[in-house]
Amino acid sequence: MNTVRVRFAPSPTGFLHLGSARTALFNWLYARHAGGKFLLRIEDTDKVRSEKKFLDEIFDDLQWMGVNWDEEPLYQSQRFNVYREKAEEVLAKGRAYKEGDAFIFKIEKGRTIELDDMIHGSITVNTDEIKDQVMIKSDGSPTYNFACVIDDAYLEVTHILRGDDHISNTPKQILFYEALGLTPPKFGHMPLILGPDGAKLSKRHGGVSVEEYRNGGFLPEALANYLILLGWSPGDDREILSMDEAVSLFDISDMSDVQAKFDIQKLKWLNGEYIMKRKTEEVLPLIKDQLSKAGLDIAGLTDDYLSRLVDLYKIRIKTLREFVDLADCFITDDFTVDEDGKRKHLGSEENKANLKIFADRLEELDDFSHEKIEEICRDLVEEKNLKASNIIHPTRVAISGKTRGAGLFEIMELLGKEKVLERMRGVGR
RNA sequence: GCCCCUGUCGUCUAGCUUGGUCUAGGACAUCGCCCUUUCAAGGCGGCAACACGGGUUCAAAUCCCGUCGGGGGCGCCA
Repeated sequence: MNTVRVRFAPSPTGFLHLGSARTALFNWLYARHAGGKFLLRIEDTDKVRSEKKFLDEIFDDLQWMGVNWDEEPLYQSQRFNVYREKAEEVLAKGRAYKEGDAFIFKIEKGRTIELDDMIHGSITVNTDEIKDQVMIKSDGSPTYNFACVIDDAYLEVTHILRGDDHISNTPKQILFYEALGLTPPKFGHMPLILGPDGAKLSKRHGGVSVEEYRNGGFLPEALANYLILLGWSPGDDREILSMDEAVSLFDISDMSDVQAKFDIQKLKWLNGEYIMKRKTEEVLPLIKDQLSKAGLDIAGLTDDYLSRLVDLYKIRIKTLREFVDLADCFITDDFTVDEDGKRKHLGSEENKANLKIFADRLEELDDFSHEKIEEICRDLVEEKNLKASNIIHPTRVAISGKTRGAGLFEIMELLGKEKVLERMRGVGR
C-alpha cells in the first residue's frame, strides 16, 4: 500500500556533481531500505543548456556507483503541455494571472507555512517573504518549482530528499500543491557539502564531478562510502560500509543537519582500504586502464606479469593512478627518477662500487628468485662488512628510480635478471 | 539588507530526544615509538573539541535566551 517512492532529478546541463551524487545516494538508500522505488526524472526544461552527453554521463556515473533506478526516467521536456494545462487550471481557479504569455501564481500574504522536515524538524516561513511565482515563462517553458510539483505528484513521490538549498523553494511548492488540490509529500533537506575552506564545493577545490574521481583512480565503493559518511553515520564507530550494509542500517533520523566539509584525505584513505581489499584480478583491468591513460604501452606484457605487479603494489597505493607513478619502471625504461634520492644513494663512489660488485655477483646467478638474490646480498654485506642499506638503497634507485615501493628483492625478481643488470650497470655511465 | 538552516578535536563524527554513566568516544590527518631494505600495511602511544555570554537546575555538551561565526535563499536558473 503506502510504498515509498523517491526520486533523483538531475538537470543534464553539466557533469554529475559530487553533491548531486550524494543526494542520489541518500535517496537510493532511503528507497532501498524501505523496500520502495527509486525514480529518475530528467529536468531538461532548459533546452539550450541541456546536452545528451551530460545525460549519458549522469546515467553512467550513477550506475558506476551502484545506484540503480526502477522505472523509465521521466523527461520534463516532453511534458510541456501538461504543465500548461495545469497552469490554465490554476488560472481558472483565480489563483493566478497572466502577464504577457507568462502565467503568474498569486501568493496569499500573511500566512505561515509550516513544514515538518525529516532532517531539520519544524521549519516555518511567512508568505510575506515570498513573491508571486512564475509558473509558465513567456517562452512557454515551466519554471522549476512548478514543473517539480506537478511531476512529483504525477510520479506519486512520497518523500523528497534534496539539498538544503531547496528549503526556500519548499514553501512555494507547498502552495502549488495546495492550489492544485494535491497533498504534498514529506520533505527532508540535507545540508550541503562544502569545500575544505568552508565555501561551496567548486572547481577550485579540485574535482567536483564524479567523473574526475573515476578517472583519478577512485573505486566506486570508496567514493560512495565516503559520500554516505558525509552527513550520516550508523551510530556506532563503523566507517567502512558496503552499500548493502548501508542500505540495511540507513535511517534518515541519523542524518546530520549540519553542513560538512569535503576531505580528500579521508576519501583517499577509504579508497586505499578498498583497493587493498579488492582481488588482484579485479584490480588488474583498472590498472591497465590507468596505464594506457598515462600513455604507457603494455601490449608486450603478459597478464601474469601485470598481476604480480598489482600484487606488489595494490597494498601501498591510495588511488589507482598512484600505481603509475610508483610502478612505471616495470613498464618502460623511460621511468621517472627521484633525483634527490639518486643523489643521496648513488652520489658516492663507494656506493657505486658496491653496486658494481653486487651486479657482478648477480651475473653468476641462474635462479633469479628473490630468495637467492637476497642471499647474495646478505653474503656480500657480511663479507665486506657493510650495512644492508648500503647495497639496498642504491640498487633500488638504480633499477626503479624510486626511493620507495615494494620490497627490493621482489622488485628485482619480477623485473628479471637482464633488466636489473642493465640498469645497475647503466648507473656509472 | 531581508528570510531560512546551522555551530563537539584541523576534518568527518558519537553523545544531545529521555540533563548526572563525558576528567567528551571513534575515524582521517598529524607527531612519536615498534616492526623493517624503503614506502605502505600492521601494532602501540601523544597532540587536539563541547563558539562565546547569560539563564534554568543540586547538576548542562545535553534545556531556554542572546551574541558572534558559517552556509543557503531572495531569477521568466535548476
